[in-house]
Amino acid sequence: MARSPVGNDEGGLKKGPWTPEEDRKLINYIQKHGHGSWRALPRHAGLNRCGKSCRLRWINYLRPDIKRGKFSDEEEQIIINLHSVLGNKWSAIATHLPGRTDNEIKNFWNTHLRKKLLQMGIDPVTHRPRNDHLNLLATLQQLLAAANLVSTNWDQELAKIQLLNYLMPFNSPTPINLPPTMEASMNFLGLPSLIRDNHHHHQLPDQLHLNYSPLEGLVNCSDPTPILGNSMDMNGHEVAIENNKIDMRKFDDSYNFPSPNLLPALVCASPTGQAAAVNQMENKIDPNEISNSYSASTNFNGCWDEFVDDEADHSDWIDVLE
DNA sequence: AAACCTTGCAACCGCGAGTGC
DNA sequence: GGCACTCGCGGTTGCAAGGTT
Repeated sequence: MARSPVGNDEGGLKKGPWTPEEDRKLINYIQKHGHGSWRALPRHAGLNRCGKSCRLRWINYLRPDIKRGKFSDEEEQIIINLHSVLGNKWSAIATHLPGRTDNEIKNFWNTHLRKKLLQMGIDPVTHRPRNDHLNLLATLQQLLAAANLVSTNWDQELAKIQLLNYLMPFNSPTPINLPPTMEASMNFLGLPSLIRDNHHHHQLPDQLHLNYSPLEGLVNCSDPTPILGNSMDMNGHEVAIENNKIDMRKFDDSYNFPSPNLLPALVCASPTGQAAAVNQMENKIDPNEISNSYSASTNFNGCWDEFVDDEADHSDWIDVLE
């Protein structure tokens, strides 16, 4: 899997994939003399390549300490964590992963991790829950997945009300009111209550502990500041965050639930919530896929279909989704 | 089974930083 | 300070392989 030979450039230097013979020459030369000046290396090594190409080949492929093969879960987590702090500083990230090259990490990010985060409803640039139409879909899945998470007697109509309420702000003149406080809302949804300790902290229930920070969803999506200690909540209040505990003292009745900010973090809590209705183009939405994943992973089959069938009432936002 | 589409990734390109004269 | 040169980084390309229609 490589570029096809492009032929010689105007300087007569070869481009394209390296042959085994070229690799052998490069390895032999560097093992004997070190790379020294990359510019001078190809001439000394008998290679009809530019120094840049030699350097790239050595660093990304021929170096003896290169670790090939799939990235482990641990490596994956390290990359995600470092990327949230460093951004696209691939070489800096690579220094924390012995044997991995910046190019390899960059490719892995672009082909796997980026998509994975998108599917989780997380913006791969800011590492925060996405707050756009696409994220809405992830949120829809979360509502369903969250329901599945706790549902022994989950009421389908209630689920649909929640679903509708989340969607309605797009165009509904009469949104359904939700319980005013987050805690009450969780009760309303049948989710386990937050555990309050004697310091007025609330601990997220075990069911909602995630691989990805569950606290991400409780802060302002528009604030790009990484979460390091205190952060702002959705209403602009400072929220103290410490060891997965949230200081709830500043939460007030203006909190609504479900919130577009909270829900994305729930995606990965569900073992079935990973299937996303998001394709590679990021902006195309396939309602059939949504329907299928709902049917497969939730206990309210047909919810979407029923919803779509009732198009007369919801045509505007169905258009938005489609 | 052929055509088309998607995915994975090696390699290229352009640019900026660093260095020496 | 200005210039030339080298190196390293990040973004992008383009093709083979695999998957889907």
